[in-house]
Amino acid sequence: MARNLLGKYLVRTRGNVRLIGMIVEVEAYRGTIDPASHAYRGMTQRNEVMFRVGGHLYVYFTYGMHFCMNVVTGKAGVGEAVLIRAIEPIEGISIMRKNRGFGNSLADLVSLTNGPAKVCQALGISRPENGIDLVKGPVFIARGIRAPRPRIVVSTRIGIREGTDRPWRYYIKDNPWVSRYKKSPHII
DNA sequence: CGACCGATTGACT
DNA sequence: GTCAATCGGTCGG
Repeated sequence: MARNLLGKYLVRTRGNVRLIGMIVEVEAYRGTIDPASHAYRGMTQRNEVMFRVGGHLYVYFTYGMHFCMNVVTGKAGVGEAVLIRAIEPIEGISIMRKNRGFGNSLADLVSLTNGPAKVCQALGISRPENGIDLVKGPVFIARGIRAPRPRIVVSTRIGIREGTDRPWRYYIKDNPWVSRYKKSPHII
């Protein structure tokens, strides 16, 4: 599911505004079998959305100041989700820039959305969006048209202490918005 | 309760 | 490369 989300459009609507980014980097988090997952120790008030049936949006608050968003992918009660780590801006770039507190310089286009908390800030996603139904909106996934068969790179995940051996990070090769590169990726 | 710390970022050496 | 910011979730006593 993580791999399949690469190249898809992440769409966020708010009133008449539509913001779109192509998903270029993701990580899979696999419930109670994955020590790096918020769901590892079972359901709590915080991670409850992760345990819902696939198709919901799990948004969490971290480091006292950031939000990150996940697409819930498992059956009800399982606790699996895919973290959206980076998107390539497609539509609504000036609004994303404003949401990120940027000026109008084009130089910052990459840093607009090359990280999971940056994606949430650019798309205006925080607490109220936790638990959103991705079929109903106002956040949803659409088929991309920009990268028909993106070359996918696999690596280990970023910013975690446990589960670092598991190759569950996926990104589109050479895409400028990928958040960061690691030593031994594997191309599939 | 109190202590610890994080699926990060931005500023700085 | 290092490190502080900042605060809610989680866990031990």
